[in-house]
Amino acid sequence: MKFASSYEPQNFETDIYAGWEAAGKFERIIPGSKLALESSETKHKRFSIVMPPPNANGNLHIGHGLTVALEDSLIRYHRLRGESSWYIPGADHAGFETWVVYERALEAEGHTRFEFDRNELYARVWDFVEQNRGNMELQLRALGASCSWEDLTFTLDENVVRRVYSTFEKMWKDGMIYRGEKLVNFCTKHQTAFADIEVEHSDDKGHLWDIAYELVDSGSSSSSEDALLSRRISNTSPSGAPSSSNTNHSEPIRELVVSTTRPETLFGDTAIAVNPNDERYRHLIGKTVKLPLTKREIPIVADEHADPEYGTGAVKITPAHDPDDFEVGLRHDLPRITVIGFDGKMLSEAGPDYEGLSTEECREKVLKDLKEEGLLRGEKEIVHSVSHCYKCGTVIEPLLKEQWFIDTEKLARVAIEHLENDETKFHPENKKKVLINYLKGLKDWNISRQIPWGIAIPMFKKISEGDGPEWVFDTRTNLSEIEIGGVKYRRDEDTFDTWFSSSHWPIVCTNWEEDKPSDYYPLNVMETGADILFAWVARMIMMGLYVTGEVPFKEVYLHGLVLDAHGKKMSKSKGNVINPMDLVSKYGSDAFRLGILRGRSAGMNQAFSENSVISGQKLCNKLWNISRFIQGIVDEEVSEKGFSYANVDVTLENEGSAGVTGLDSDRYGEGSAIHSSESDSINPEQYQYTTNNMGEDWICRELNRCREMVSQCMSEYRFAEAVEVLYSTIWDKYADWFVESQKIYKNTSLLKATLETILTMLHPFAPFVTEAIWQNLSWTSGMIIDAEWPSRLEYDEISAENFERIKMVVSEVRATEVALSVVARGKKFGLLYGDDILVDDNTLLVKYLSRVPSIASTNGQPRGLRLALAGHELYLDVSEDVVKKYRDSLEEKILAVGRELDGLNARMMNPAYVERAPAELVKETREAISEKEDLISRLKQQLEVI
RNA sequence: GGGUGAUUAGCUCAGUUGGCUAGAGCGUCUCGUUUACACCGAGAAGGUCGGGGGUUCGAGCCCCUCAUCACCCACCA
Repeated sequence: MKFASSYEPQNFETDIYAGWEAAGKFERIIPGSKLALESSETKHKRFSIVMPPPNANGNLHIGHGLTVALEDSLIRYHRLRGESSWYIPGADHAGFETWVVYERALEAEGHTRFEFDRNELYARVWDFVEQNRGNMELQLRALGASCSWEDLTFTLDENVVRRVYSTFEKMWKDGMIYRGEKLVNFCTKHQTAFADIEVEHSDDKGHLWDIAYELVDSGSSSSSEDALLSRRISNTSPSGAPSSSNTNHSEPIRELVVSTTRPETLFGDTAIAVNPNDERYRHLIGKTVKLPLTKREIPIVADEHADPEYGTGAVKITPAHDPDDFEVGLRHDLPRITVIGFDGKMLSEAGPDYEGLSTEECREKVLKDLKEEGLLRGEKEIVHSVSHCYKCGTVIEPLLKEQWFIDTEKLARVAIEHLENDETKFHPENKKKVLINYLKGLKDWNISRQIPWGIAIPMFKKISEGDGPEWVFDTRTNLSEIEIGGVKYRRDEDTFDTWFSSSHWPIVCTNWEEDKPSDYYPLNVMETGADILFAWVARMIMMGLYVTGEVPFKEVYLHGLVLDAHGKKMSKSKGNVINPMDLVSKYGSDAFRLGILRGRSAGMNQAFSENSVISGQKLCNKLWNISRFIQGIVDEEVSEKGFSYANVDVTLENEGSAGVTGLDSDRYGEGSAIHSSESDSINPEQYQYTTNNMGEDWICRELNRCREMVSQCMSEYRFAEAVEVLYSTIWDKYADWFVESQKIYKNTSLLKATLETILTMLHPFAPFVTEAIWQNLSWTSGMIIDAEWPSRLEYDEISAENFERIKMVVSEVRATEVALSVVARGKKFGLLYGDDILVDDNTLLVKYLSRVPSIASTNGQPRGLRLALAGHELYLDVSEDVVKKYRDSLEEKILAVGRELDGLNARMMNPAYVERAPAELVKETREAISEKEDLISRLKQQLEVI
């Protein structure tokens, strides 16, 4: 194969992925097969991770792109490390989401859900999902997700349902499930209840109305004092502060004014509450008032819920339509009168004038009628938090409904215990605290949903006479009615909250069973969005512990939201949504992955722009061209020497200097053994290399450092930093210095070894380009996906350090040349060296890298411009008039060095520093001072000469 | 009301036991087609690390405080 002059991802990605998949490279390695061949050290190591299942019939969004970039990098990294790695993909039936989409389609056809029964609807949605399924799986492939497709789990798969039923049954038997009539968050548009966590709150404008409730005259207590008091109460300002005047009216008004934002619910009022410590009202406790617009009488009760500071301090209690009032109702044993139906319309309890009106219409009418009767006493605009359906924005109506609840007390307590015991590590760490805090205040969990698309709740209610419990558990949910011992039962029509089934995800994906626990459970890592910490992570932990007794994962990595380039949330309405697939087809999958990982840290919502993807694209192209160049050298050598690369005798390249030989026998042995028969042709000897010059030792050291840093970063889940290190190593070190220097010294064995090293290290992040190159190189075989993570490269430390010094020399020469070219109109100057062994020994290299036209010894007669380098005697062969023009820059340079020197001196002048700072640091400071002083004095000399 | 995070170069972000001249990508400017790459190379400019105080020989980093922004939870008659 031949390398084109640039990398075109479109030409490779599809075929490469198909190649991996066909070769079974993503499959979990079953202990006893491939792993059995591994050394004992890696034999028992495994790495498992599950994919948060994307919506089966949807498309991937930018968040999925990030998810795959993170998870696939992890899995590929661990696969390269020889661990038995298993990336388990999934697909979500996405109960509510899909249902909303389906119902919309149904409505577009002119139908409604009410035309069909539950079973019919379920079947119809199933078909709908099947028809639309597949996109996201193709998209995951395009992103390079190396997941084990044969293990894909759909959230409605038989084993998932079986597990969910088994947990439900266990909880039912353990008394942790109960049926209760409570206020649930109900969306009247979608006709379903939601858990608290699914409800969105927003600060909305609203009104606070003051409404007068007539006090019922109880005769004996109607003293003048009472009359006076109630008079005063009615005159309180909206803020609740009693007005000081108007106390001498002859006609006392006997009423109690309450403040409310929802006048339409007054038909459901069953009490008025006042604070027991509120002296204004204390004497009224136990009396009754008349509900306006109706004749019904309700009591005045004392309850802490009433805040004397808010409104008038008296609050109407509507237990059937307000969560707080519900609680008050419980405390005072108040009746619950439901006046709003599940369709959001007023019921007959509201009276004939109001029945059938929407809540908004009813509110208007009630206000109008109250006004007419003179009972409306105040209106104030306020901003208050209102619950909305997170899908359609409809105001959530708290409605009484019988639902299945999970008593979360024990689940949360156990979860907290294990979390505090540090059994799961969090990235970022603080999320653990946040989670514990959440669990401590967790309320019982409503798991009933009135959506046909989901797992049917396996509970049947008695509908015939006979002995038997009111509710029985039974898994025959395909039947609407069952008969047990002659008693008929009818299935509850509701389905489970999807989070109830998803909380079993690590258990079901790893095929964990009571009698046969999975080797891959608990998962090594759970990677998901920080936004579903409570909804999903918390529930997986509780359920994992409840079912298996073990935490479901050892570590949690939470990613934040991907924001647009300006740090704003992406949304369709803003039109700033970025489609990951657009970027993949434009720049390539690797570029997208590198781009989205860049500058991203755990748990943070961070901006993302096309620019970072472009920079990823450039890295891929750079790597491609590095490889192209190296392949060129290898080809050249083969044609020159006339024998094939496989027979190269590397000792030929060892030309005298004290080189170091690095051979890692199992580096290419075991790894290639998995490759298939092709690997038989590999002769491990050919990968021996010898370092023959400083640059070669140096790159070995830098690659070792890079490898260690990347390993460290991966073990700490610092993906962005790993990418950063690789980026700078490949570009700034490997390409800019090592490859450049190899244009003079062609060490093919080392070029091959080091190229393979960088390709392998980058492979987890940029799987396609590294594989494309690997398969395009003449000497590699098999696939890089199952190469081995590089091991240490041998090198000579002193030699490597010397190259670092040569780099500094070259950089200074280059910078000075550029600065001079400004005053000398683009002229280039030769380099002269005095007493400088390092440069003397490497004239060819220095000349080449610094691009000077010539390099020569001063022969003891220095001339031209001395370079500002401590420890080196180097000059640029510049005529005096040019040096004079350069004078300003020289003075600037002296000043700059002088400032540095001042700083260092100030430090040494501080006796406490010398005394308390580490000796080594102090020594370094001293050396730096003498170096700088030396430099300054020599630069000054030069200035004097001018 | 409770909690969490953020504030570093024009933009987006790194900066992990406190240590030498605070980094990167993109952008800007100068120069350059040197045989892998113009998706390139060489170089440069640009930061009193949100304000104030403290601890320390030494603070972007630790402590206190204030400010601004974002998010989460609870409440809101």
